Amino acid sequence: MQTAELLKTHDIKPSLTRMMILDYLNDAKTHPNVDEIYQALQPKIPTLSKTTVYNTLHLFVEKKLARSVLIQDNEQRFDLCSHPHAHFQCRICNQVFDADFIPDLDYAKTLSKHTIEDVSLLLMGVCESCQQSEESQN
Amino acid sequence: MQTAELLKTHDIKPSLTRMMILDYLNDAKTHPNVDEIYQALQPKIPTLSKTTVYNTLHLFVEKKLARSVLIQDNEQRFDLCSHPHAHFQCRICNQVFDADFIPDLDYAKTLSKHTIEDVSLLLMGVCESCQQSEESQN
DNA sequence: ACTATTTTTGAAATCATTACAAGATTAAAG
DNA sequence: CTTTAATCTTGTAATGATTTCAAAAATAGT
Repeated sequence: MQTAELLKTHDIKPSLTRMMILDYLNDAKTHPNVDEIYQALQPKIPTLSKTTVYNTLHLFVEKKLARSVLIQDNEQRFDLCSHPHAHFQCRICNQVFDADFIPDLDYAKTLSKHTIEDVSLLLMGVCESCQQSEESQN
Repeated sequence: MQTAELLKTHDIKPSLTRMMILDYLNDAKTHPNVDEIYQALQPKIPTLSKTTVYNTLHLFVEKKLARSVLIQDNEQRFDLCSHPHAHFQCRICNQVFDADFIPDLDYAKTLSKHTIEDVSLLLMGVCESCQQSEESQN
């Protein structure tokens, strides 16, 4: 779907800034944090403010277009609400990758007395490339 | 196991402060944050410093006696590494509960090219008591 | 007791995030 | 086309959790 359309279907007025942030989020595979988004777009939007990036991302989350990714870090990272998936975080390089794995939420619901609406799953360990670096050192 | 013994088996010298923090973590079912631990113990240890609470918790995590709980919040919460379990966080009252559910890690490992060492699962929704409050309002 | 090591402490620094009010832009109405 | 209202964007300042760091206190070893 076009960027503008995608925003409209989520009740968000498609301003230029919002479209560019959405595009960046869509293209970046790195689950960027606020500063990365700001640094990447600031050259193109010289007047961009970090507050705007925060505002926009919070709006996206509120309108369920994006979600914040829970990782071991003291920064918020963001992700588009495309298909449900887990994340993998490397404890060495700290990078975050998508993972094609999703727990059995229906089963979880049968176990809990609370109303489960959403799930967030983080796998942790050593990523492929850090694994190789470690091996080559031995 | 006794508190002191538990610390020793994790290579941690059982100082009084450490034992009290461990005991608190063990008794508290609320997955306390640093400030809660500090407020709870400060009356008993008048000289207690928040830095000590941070130091101690980081030591526990490093020695794999505790782990930080990943939730939607900008505070770190902590949990003893007892049996593996997931957490449930209520989006209304923000409380965190234990959940008896754990994803199939072995299956996840077969899917991933990375080395998975650990997993963190957060379920989100509305807890039992907030659910009832909502219903009684309608 | 004396010395070295470890633990604890408090103050200051850091840094991501939020609050807020004013400026800029866009849309709507006349 | 101009005016007015609503929305979007911006910069500064405040907040608040966490970290840094060096000194003080406690503990262990000789």
